[in-house]
Amino acid sequence: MISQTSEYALRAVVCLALSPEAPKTTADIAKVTKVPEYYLSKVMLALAKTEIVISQRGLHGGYLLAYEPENLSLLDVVNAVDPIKKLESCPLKLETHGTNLCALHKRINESISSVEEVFRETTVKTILTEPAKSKALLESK
Amino acid sequence: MISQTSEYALRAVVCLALSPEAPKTTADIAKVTKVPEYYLSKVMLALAKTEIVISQRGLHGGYLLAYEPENLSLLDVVNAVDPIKKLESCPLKLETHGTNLCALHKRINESISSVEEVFRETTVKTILTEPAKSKALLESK
DNA sequence: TGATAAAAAGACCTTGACATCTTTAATTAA
DNA sequence: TTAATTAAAGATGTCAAGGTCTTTTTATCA
Repeated sequence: MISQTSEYALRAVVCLALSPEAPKTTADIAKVTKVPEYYLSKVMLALAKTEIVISQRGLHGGYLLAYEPENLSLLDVVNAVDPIKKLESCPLKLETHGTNLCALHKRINESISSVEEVFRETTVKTILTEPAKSKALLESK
Repeated sequence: MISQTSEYALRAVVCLALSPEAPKTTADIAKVTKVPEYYLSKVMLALAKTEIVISQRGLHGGYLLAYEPENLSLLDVVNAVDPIKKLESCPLKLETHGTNLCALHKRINESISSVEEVFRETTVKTILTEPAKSKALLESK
């Protein structure tokens, strides 16, 4: 439904939000999030390019979150690495449909919108503070 | 979001529902739905195995819908070819999470549920009868 | 019963997502 | 100013989804 890459990006962002004091390296993040380290570096690159995170090379470098957790939605993160896009026109390219979607494609769009909505409504802060039986990324509740 | 294969299956089922009198061949369906014919045969096989459609070999054979359109939801179709599955346990395999999902994975599950919901609520009949600016699979509204 | 038509089965091929590794550029600090 | 550390860049590998084609089996009908 949501791509593996998006899930990885969400984990990484939550990881950065957990300890905002100092930059975290790819290796640090990979360890906490259990994302394959080399692949994570690609994901972090995408997050840096879209300015969700700030990157710093060299000794004591790493990544910092570019936003306060309450100002960053999960949708922002997902869209940075794997944009959610709705159907804009008939996938069958039917002449008379064009931008007027039929009932089937409207429903498909609705399903996409509903996903978008869940992620739009949720901020990174929510993930950190929402009471739950377990804490995001952390062992031992 | 939803797989290409699922979309193809939905188109095929709608196509069958449009003219329920006689069986339709893969070639017939492919023409109307604009799904690659050879690939469609795989999709139809899955729909036949899950008894969404009834297949008939030989001359004048083809596929028939096994349900009345009002008794078949889009979710039934999607689940037949590419089942929607929620997270059952922590993808990070954190010991203390187990089946108690954290806020992040709960949200991801919510998004999956919301997609499920849209497809569960919609029947094939709805697609056929819902007023819209264009008719599913048909040129000329 | 032979010819034809159709799905089923299964052998490939292609492409993109995911993943790994190496090399280069930037930064820091001794 | 050199060594160490880190992200960026980019080359390469793997695998599953999507796609194509051929052969086999089942059914119909003349």
